[in-house]
Amino acid sequence: MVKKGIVRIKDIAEKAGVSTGTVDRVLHERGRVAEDVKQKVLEIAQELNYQPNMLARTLVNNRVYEIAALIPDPGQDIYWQAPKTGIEKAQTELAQFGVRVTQFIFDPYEAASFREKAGEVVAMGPDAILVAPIFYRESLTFFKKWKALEIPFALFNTHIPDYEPLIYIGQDSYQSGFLAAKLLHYGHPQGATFLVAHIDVDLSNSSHLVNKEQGFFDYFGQINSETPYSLLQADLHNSSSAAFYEQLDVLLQENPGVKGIFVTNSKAHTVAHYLQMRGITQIKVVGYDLMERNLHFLNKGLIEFLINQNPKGQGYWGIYGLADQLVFKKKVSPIKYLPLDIITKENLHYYIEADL
Amino acid sequence: MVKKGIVRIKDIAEKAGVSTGTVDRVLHERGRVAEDVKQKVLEIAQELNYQPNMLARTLVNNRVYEIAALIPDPGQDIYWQAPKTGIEKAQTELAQFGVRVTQFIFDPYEAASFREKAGEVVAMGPDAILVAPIFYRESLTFFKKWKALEIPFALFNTHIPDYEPLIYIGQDSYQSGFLAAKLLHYGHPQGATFLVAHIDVDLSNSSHLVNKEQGFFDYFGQINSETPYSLLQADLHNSSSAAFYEQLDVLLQENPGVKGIFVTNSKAHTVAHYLQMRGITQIKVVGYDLMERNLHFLNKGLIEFLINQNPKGQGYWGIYGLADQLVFKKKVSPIKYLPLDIITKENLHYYIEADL
DNA sequence: TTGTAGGCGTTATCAC
DNA sequence: GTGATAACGCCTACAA
Repeated sequence: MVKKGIVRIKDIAEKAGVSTGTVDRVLHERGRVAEDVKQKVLEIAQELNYQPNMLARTLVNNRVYEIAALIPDPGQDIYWQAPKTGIEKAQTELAQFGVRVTQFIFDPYEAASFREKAGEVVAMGPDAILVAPIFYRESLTFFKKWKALEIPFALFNTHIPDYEPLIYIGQDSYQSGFLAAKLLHYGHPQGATFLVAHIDVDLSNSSHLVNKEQGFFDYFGQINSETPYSLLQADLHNSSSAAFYEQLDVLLQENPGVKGIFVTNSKAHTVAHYLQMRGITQIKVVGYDLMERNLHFLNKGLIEFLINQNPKGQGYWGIYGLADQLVFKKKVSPIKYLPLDIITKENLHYYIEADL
Repeated sequence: MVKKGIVRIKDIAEKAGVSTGTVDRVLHERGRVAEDVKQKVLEIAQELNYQPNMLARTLVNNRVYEIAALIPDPGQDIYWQAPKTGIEKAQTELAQFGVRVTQFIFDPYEAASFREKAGEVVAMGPDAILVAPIFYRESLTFFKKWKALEIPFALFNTHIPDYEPLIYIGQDSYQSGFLAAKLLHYGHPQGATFLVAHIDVDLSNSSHLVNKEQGFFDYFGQINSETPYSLLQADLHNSSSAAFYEQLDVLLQENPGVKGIFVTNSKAHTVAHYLQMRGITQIKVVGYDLMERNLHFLNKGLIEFLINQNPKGQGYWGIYGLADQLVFKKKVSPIKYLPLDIITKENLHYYIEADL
């Protein structure tokens, strides 16, 4: 009550004529308190507007919380470096609160690898799990297990609402496709042909890419335009440059009206590279993610816009959300949609500098 | 060294064969320590990678820090509600760390009001000051005073580098104008006339608006386009709708090629309203800030893009930056440029939902 | 059912 | 110069 005007447990205790231990038991509902005392304490706490001091609470609680991070190997696909960095940033900040993060790295191109590492996670028995569930079918199996074991888990990058994850951190895929469509449309108000390109993916096991495509198509379904827009879809593979070029050559030859390409993952740079090689300048590219190779072509003007998924932030907030739950006992909202940041050459700088 | 693997002062003390008091004196450079002991302690701290526990530090230090927030009245211009909200959010979060924020609200249209409130701030003698220095000349006077009194101050919204503020939080005005130009250019690759509109401002005392205009002009200076772009500038006043409409009528009549309007502050809605009344649809509007009236026209398609200045975040980070300095003794970087968020109807949702 | 003592990591104050 | 010790607010034992 005195300095700072902060109400402490001790203040409540004094006013109620009991000890701090009793107040603590009431506040934490640990039982073993006479009913009338309990009511009195609660009343006074209310009246004094008691707010627990999180600093003191965290300081005294020296439990160690083990969090398992089940994430794809950045060595296989550099995109995954960013979430990994975000996870490690959160890890550093939270170390003094007793949060320990163990990484389990799987091959993003091998479902078997995912199964194996997810098995290791179960064997370890962590207090919570953060996972990028990029394999839909395989993920479901493990979600079921974790649910049975009552291990809370958070998802990032890909949302799979089955089995109710504690948190999802990432973007609304559908809406991001919708946005990409708007950006291409705005640059070509007079009608055009646009291509949706999936590159190096198993579409049947990647629901979020399908959602992006759906959003893209739906955008053009809902505009009322005098002029016509036609839309194409293609599933491309970049294993060899030559074959990749040929696929695009054929596509563009058969559809000379293509004015824009929407790449549904972080591989926009492959298309940009193709356009550069072929000397094509009138096709606008919209893609995802601020990776080195994409930025190169963004700055050269061969990619027009990138939608930032804030992958570093996804990892960071994923760990942080779990810690909020475990350590700080905060209630966390089950979905944290990160903004669909529109990045172009002129505002890029502030996003790569950003802390998260 | 034991549990949690966290290094404490006590661990350093044991390893160095001294007491915690001595280690503390070394770490805080309070002197009264033998040179050889000092070196040894520093060495060990380095080796063990000692990180002070901010919780314990803050807990023990129960000082109250008074921060004065000198901000414009949201009642006069609703734009200022957002920073105010951000300030209050930071205030709530930081209350338990002994941070107290007192607001001093001035009339954004009356320099005299600013002087008066700034005087009250000085009289109060706070530990730090957060200010939106929208009046250039008047601000300088007070910066000088605060500097003499050694009161650290942070700026937001408008950057005035004279007298070295501790922090500036806000955007790069020049670059935001540059970005606005890009957005209009992208929508009209075939050449057009664009108008830069300043609405209801005293341009001579608002350097950041001049910077925006400069960025806009410079963008078109650096593109190499076959087709010509012509640029206009206008200083408009919205005190009466009729007069405002007439100014625009004349402008657009004299310049029938106008295809886009860049409004340099949060008043884009006034232009959108005009366009709606006149039934003009082929002019694209780019403006600033996610205010209710702007959002209305963004959703109707009468404003194409808004650049978000994240005003809530400016207030929030402003207070937080000062607290980092005062309470947590962190070193803070003198400039925190917030990203130039590009907002359009399709990604708006995630920005208004955002926490800050 | 209740009260008390000790400790979390850091800092400030004393006595030596 | 140095080391012990008492706080800060909370929680967990254990004692009563």
